[in-house]
Amino acid sequence: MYRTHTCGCLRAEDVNKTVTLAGWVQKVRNLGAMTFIDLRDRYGITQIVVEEHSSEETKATAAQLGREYVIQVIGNVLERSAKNSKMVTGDIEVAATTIRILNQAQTPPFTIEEVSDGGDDLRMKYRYLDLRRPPLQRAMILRHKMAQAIRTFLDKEGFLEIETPYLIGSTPEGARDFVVPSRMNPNQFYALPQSPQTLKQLLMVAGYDKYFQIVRCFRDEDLRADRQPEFTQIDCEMSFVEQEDILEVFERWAKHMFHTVLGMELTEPFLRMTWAEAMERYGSDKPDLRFGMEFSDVTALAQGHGFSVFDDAEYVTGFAATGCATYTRKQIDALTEFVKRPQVGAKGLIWIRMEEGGTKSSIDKFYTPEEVRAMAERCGAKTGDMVFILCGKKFKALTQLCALRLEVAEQLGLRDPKKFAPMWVIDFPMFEWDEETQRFYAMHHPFTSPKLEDAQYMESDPGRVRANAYDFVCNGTEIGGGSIRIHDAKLQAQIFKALGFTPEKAQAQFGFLMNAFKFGAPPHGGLAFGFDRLCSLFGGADSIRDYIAFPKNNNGRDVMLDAPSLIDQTQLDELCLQLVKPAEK
RNA sequence: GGUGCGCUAGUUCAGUCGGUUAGAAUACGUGCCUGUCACGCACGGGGUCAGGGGUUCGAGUCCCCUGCGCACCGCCA
Repeated sequence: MYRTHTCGCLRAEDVNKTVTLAGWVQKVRNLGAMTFIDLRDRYGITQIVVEEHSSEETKATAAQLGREYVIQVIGNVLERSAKNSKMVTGDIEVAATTIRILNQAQTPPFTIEEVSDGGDDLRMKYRYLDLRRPPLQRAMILRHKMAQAIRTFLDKEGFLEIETPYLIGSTPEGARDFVVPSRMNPNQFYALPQSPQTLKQLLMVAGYDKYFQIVRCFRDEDLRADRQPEFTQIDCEMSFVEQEDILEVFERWAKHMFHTVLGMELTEPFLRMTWAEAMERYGSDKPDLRFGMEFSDVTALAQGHGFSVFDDAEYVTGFAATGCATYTRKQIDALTEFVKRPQVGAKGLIWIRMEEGGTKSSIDKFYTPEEVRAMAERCGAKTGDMVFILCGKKFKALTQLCALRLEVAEQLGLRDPKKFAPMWVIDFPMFEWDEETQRFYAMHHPFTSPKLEDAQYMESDPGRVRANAYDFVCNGTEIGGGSIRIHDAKLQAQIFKALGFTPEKAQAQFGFLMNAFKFGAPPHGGLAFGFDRLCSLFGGADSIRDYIAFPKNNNGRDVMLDAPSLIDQTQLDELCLQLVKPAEK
């Protein structure tokens, strides 16, 4: 037996017990006649002591130990003469009678402690060492607990966890696919699923009316702090349901998660906001509702006073930054620079300072003090606030102001990771116009059903058609989304037509689904949550990488495995593949 | 595809206006030390200043190219 206890479990009541521990040497403190060893496993740290009167052999072994040596210690639990209140095991120590080196270790490239001295890149290369650190262990444990909580809830609700294949066919719509060449079918490729969307719909046709899966999905797009090429979805689908049924189940599910994982009781119903409202009030389809600073339309008040910047704009919108009247010229200039950065793209920033005696603004030459005050008050500004106004094309101005709102909130410390503001955004538009390719794309995906009352605009004004689609949003992040699907082959064909598919192309790519719909498809719908994002939300981190055991770096590389990499010529030959120099691409 | 920031000891970083032998902390090694827990003290080893090119009497420092990393925009139905 390698151990009788873990390194985190011994307490004062265990004094006088003879125990065997095994773990990694975190640190050795040699004081001459006596040596202290911090022994670590994933349960904690226990101090081992080697004393003057210990056997010569034990002392000799202790002298050989280095960081991260794997050792086994047999010894007696003692009450410490000098207790350490910072450690849960700080009242005791284990006096070693025998130390056995189970494995030696090279000096690690960074310190494996609560706070490491290593940089991101290095820690990623030696991820298995970084994972020994308590913060990473807490992240892995959180993820495990969440997965358990998900399964417990959905199982109780009657959902079945059914696996779907990873090797499926490619569909060029949407994100780029990762493809896998087929040896047995030369020149043909599988694709890894971007999501099991069509497969779960087929499960509905098959009669499994409540399905879920915690499933890996793959998208060959550029990475971000919250985007990995392979990520995990909590994928759910239900039959014989309307939007309301789905929102009801998954609102209870979300509350269950907050309760079990964070111990938070959310009793109020989640706020619901239409997409149009979210855009006008927050300039985003995923508003951060942890704080106010809502937008107001001041177009009517701003125009017609000879200020051409506003007069020439389609839309003028602003918000009151709470308590920011004290901002200095330098701070305002910095925010102006912020909105003028190419990533935001505004031309300039108008401000109104709400002081005790009156207003002061960057547009005082063009408006009377009453007119300025009217605009500020329309934005809900009070004395002590600073109003920021942007103008331009409606949705451009709104999204630019959204970037500013989040920046100001960040500076004011309002984006508190311990606070949660969950909500539903509903009534998304069905289609999104793409300037580049001059065609409509499905905003959610092409299996989403349109709202019945908007179906009349399908041909004449597709941009006006709303979908039965909804997102679960928390703290400015899209955590999940879904829709009521189309279950009618004819309607599905009509949507493909609106998206510019020829009947032949639609048949070639999605024939399997439309054919299935001819065999008695039930009304159905569902949604999927980003599991990694949910973990980082609950864990209070910005990056999902901390919650993935072996993540990819910014360039989609696994620096630990050094993947992707070249393959043998034999493998290439078997797959009928030929390499091309990058320059010839 | 694009923008910004970064790359100096095992690690995290400093390095002034371009000027002698590139520093600190930590880690590592050796010695001393009986209550440490960020142990302490002393000594020691450790550098392709990311790579290449250029400017200059002289480049870690200035310029150009390439690579790598991080964040973001595009992209992510």
